Order: sequence, then C-alpha cells, then structure tokens
Amino acid sequence: MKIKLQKASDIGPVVRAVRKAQRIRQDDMAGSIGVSENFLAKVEHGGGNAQWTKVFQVLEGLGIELVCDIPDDAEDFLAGYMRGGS
Amino acid sequence: MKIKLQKASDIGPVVRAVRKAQRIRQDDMAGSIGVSENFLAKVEHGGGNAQWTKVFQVLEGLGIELVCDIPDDAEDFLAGYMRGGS
DNA sequence: CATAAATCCTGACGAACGTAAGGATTTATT
DNA sequence: AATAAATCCTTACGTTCGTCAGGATTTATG
Repeated sequence: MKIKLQKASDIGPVVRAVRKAQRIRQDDMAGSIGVSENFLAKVEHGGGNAQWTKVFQVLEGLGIELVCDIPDDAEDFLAGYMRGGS
Repeated sequence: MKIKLQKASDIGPVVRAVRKAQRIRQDDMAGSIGVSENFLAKVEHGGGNAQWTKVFQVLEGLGIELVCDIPDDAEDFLAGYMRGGS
C-alpha cells in the first residue's frame, strides 16, 4: 500500500501502524532497530525533528520502502549522476 | 518517474538532478527554499546527516513527492490512526 | 475496581546539526 | 589561456538532536 507523505509529520502514523501490525512494543522495536525507545516514540508522534538517517534506519527496520516521484525533466540528469558521471 | 531510495544518501543525486533540470544555482535555490547554500550542497552530496524536516522542506521546494510503501498488514491500523482515532 | 503492561513525559548532558563568512577548487565562457 | 561563474571546502558558534534514567499517565486484563 502506497502512502504519499504531505507533511514531514505524516511519517509518524505510518511507523506506528507498521509496528502495531507486527505486534511489537516500542521498547523491543527500538532495541532491534538500534535507537532509543524515546526516539521511536517521538518519531511516531510526528518526528519532531529527527535526523534523516535515523528515520531511514527506522523505516528500514520496519520494512517500509521510501520512494520519491520526480518530474520527468530531471530523468536525464539523474541517470547521469547515478552512473557516477559528472 | 519513481525512484526507490535504498540508502539514506540516495536522496542526494535526486535533489541535484531536479535542481539542475530547473537550471537554478544552489545559491538561489537554497534561498528560495529557506535553507543555507552550505546545507543544500551537503544534501546533494548524500545528506551527511541532515534533519528530516529540513530535507522534507527541500523536497517540497523542488516539487519532489515522497511516497512510502508499507506492508498490507498495516493498512487497517493506519486507517484508524489517520482518522484521528486512537 | 485492582493490577499489570505499555506508552508517554521530563530533565540533563554529550554529540551533531545548520548557518554564516571567507577562501579554494572546479567548471564554463570568450 | 584568461576571466568569470558556480560549486565546494574549511572554521567557528549557537541551536537542536539523541540517549539515558526516572517517574507519570494511559491502556489492557482479570
């Protein structure tokens, strides 16, 4: 199921829902991901202002894929950059 | 065009490509988004470890949509949370 | 209602971020 | 090659994050 994030805080309910679906406590989930329980709770409430890599770490741990949709104009530029080109 | 982010740093080339497609300098783009030129440059090089809301701010400014794909198990939980329910 | 579990909140401290300013390096233009 | 433009790289400083520890509040269970 795909969910478009319209605000930065939209990530919160997503994280919570996926965790709940796995029937795991914040405590245990945080431990298995490698973050603090406090941090995970904050993220689930809208993220406050967490760090990009840490949020990504949580999403990875929960099996949530992150996809970005870019304008078609940028396609050519991106292809160049991803092949290690200048 | 949809791009799956596999590492946190994958966001860098995406941001750069979209900016380049608009033919705007880092300087001006940073100003119009409301971040520093230094910050935008860091993000384009892999993000270092920027803050979630700031990265989101940049993506918004560039017209990049962020979508997350979650397991179907979580769908029911999410629906409940998004209606403002407990 | 009573008990226990899960989640949330607060304060403090070390570590990392984001900005600004200046200069260096690379890239484009003539 | 020479000039100018764009990007990148430090350094320094104030702000914010992330963790830990402890307790409070909410939610589930009998």
